[in-house]
Amino acid sequence: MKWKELEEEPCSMARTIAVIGDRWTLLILRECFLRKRRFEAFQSSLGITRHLLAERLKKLVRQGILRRVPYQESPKRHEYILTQKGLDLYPIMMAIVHWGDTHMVDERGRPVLHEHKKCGKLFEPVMICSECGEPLLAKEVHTHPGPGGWAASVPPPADLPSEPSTGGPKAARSKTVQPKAKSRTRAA
Amino acid sequence: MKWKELEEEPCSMARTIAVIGDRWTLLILRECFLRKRRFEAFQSSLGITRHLLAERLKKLVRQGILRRVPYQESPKRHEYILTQKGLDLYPIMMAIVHWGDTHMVDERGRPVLHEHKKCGKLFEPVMICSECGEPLLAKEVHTHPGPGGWAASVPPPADLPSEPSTGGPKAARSKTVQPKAKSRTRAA
DNA sequence: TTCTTATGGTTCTAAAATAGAACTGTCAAA
DNA sequence: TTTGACAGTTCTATTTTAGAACCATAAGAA
Repeated sequence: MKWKELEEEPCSMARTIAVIGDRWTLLILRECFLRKRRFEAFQSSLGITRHLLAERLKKLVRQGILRRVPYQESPKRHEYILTQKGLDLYPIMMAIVHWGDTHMVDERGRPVLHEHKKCGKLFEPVMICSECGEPLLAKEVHTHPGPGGWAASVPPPADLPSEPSTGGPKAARSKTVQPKAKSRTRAA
Repeated sequence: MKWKELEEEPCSMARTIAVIGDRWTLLILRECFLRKRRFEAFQSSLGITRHLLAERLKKLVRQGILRRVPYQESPKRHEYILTQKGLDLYPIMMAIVHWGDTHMVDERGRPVLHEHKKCGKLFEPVMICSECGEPLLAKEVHTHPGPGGWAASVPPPADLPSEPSTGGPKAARSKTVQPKAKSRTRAA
């Protein structure tokens, strides 16, 4: 399987991975969400080679995730700004950060805390069902083939591994905050 | 920056990317959530080379994302099963699928639909604030340095690009379903 | 017994991607 | 006239990946 084929697979996950599924691209996007916009800024904060950076930026622009906007004329200079399509990657970024916060922190705790301006509190992102508002669990999701074909996307591990305490990290787990939204039916 | 350094950066995103941030790993995980568990199953459905597959599986086991469990003795055979740490990747997977569903589908529509067993409806995943239950928008999130150090994680693009209709795809956007949970304070 | 198949790898070589460093080009300011 | 900032491009060396063949164990068939 080549990367071009990946983009054409009838699977939303494969297609997304074909676009943002490599380390540098993800890190560049992190910088974008950190409001970095310029070539030099990306290069110096990531330590990516200029060659690769140029290539990745081109790809992100081609894909409509970044826009290349002139910010000065004399020597033509551009900056790279997230489009709406790019901003829509935010849940992916937050999900990645949250997993890292849960499973990859050292004793010192998480590197960054997030505050929700709207409610003023430190929070964790929680993924819920758009229809009933309950938190999504893998085992409670069922997949159906959609109009776009072939069925490979993320479905539920129906017979979920029961995790018989096979010596994984024990401290890391279950720090996840339960959502306490105003008044959704209580999560089980 | 080398990949080993990446794992040590005080950034939950970098650390997560160091573990799952490459194309094959993400695709292998997709298969895991599709309940594939065996070497041959991964290999034949992904078309990954056996060499790389073996390496990636080892890494995922080392990281505690998969467990290698014997399922027969005579010729010793094992299967790879998601641990809780692995199952916790579900929101990342769903976020990736959802972005693909929104931005990477062709005319035929999405390849797979998701049904929430609990409420019986086809849904979309929505990411909300654990504290107030409102959907999370990048611009409404503020970051603070946490105890774990240095501040590089996903914060808000404070001065969000206003997306002045610079010829991106127009059909693709805004298919996102608004959450309609029982009775949270209405999203703006 | 010998052959074939199933499974889960390992070992090669060639091709592709990445790292690292140097170089180009434009303009402004010193 | 030189230096510096910025945004790249070009080059070679190293590392990863692709692709195919090979190895090992055991069951079952001929």
